[in-house]
Amino acid sequence: MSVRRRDRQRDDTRHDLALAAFELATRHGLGGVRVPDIAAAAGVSTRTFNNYFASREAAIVWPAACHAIGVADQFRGRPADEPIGESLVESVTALYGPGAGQQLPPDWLRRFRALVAAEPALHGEYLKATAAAQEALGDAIAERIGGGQSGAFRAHVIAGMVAGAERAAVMHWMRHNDGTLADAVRTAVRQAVAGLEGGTR
Amino acid sequence: MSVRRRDRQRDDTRHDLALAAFELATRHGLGGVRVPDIAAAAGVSTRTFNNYFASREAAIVWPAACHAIGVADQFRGRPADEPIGESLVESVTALYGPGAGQQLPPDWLRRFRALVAAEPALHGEYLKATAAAQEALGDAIAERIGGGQSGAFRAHVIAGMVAGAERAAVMHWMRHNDGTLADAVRTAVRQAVAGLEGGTR
DNA sequence: GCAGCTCTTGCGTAGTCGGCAAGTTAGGGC
DNA sequence: GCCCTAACTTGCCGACTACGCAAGAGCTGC
Repeated sequence: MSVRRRDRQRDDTRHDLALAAFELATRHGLGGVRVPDIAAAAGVSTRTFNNYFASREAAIVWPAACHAIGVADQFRGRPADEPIGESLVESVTALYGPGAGQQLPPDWLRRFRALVAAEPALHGEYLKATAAAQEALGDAIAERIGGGQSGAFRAHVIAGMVAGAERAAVMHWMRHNDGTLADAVRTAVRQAVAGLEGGTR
Repeated sequence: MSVRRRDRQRDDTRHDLALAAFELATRHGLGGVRVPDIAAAAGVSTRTFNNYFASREAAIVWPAACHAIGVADQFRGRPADEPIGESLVESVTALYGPGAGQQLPPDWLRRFRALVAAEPALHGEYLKATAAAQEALGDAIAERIGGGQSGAFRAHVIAGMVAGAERAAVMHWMRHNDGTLADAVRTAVRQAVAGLEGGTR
């Protein structure tokens, strides 16, 4: 417990900065927020902000990046004998269900999506976050199916398919707000994994 | 001929800037290149550079963005009665074959990939380019399969799967340089479309 | 309590982005 | 052929950002 105290404070600071950046951006638009504003809202100096994040965009997206990385963990937590497609569907949709964002404000996910949709300057950072998550998921799948380098290749392609389908679902949902996001994602991922049911090799 | 002259000069300038940015970045690393260097190499002022591109990164990635958008065009050029999976495989791999980069230097694609792999600061811009291409491909697929809004949803999910698989193949190829990039991409896209052969609905 | 961290902060610098207003050039109407 | 208009380029300028550096503050472990 002793070693962690410092780390926890560090994480708290990062968390505060990220949330402050997000709140300010939703309120005033990304262009209406300056780094000093964010730093002040989190109670640190601008220099400290830059110690944690390279840009406003990175700060805003950071919680989403952490969130997205969770897919791989979810997948590793599924039973190993479950069909891989089902594992993937459940792993992805778990992040869109209630209670997925633990220490984040309620309704954060929805507001975050809206912000990203409204601010093209966030797209790049957001895509980087999802790409990292896809990479992690690919590794997790590779662990499950094995098969050396060619297995890893297959695994990462599957991860790419799933991530791509998820992205498409989110984009579609952001445009036409019909139904819940979780349902759209579930449908999309089901469609993506339809071709590999049964044959993991 | 009259209306276009101006536009052509404009395009030439943009092209020169993009290529200069790319060459300088490969030579000195992204961090070793300043905007004035690029502008000077293209024979314009720094202010003009900023009229064309919002950042060095955007300039470097711009040819790749144009290139990637071509997938949708390729797809539209395929016979309408061809199985959709086959159309997709051919559309994507066509961009990796010889002669794909018309007015770009030979070996550009390979060097571009290497640069992006080496410079994380380019990832965001690059992903934005591929996302735009994915969007365009989704629209093209939607035109083919029809089916109103739910058809469009399916179409964009398919585009996401294909784009994700392609991305995974490129990443894999960048790490372990085995075989040709075109082959890796072909294999990956084949895998992605395996589940939807025959059933476009 | 003390020695050694790490984190924070202020300062200074180099560089980027974009508005604005002049100067320049191409294209079209007559 | 001539001029007018619109588009493009450019220099100047200010606001902002990113980051190196060094001093200071607060934990942590002994």
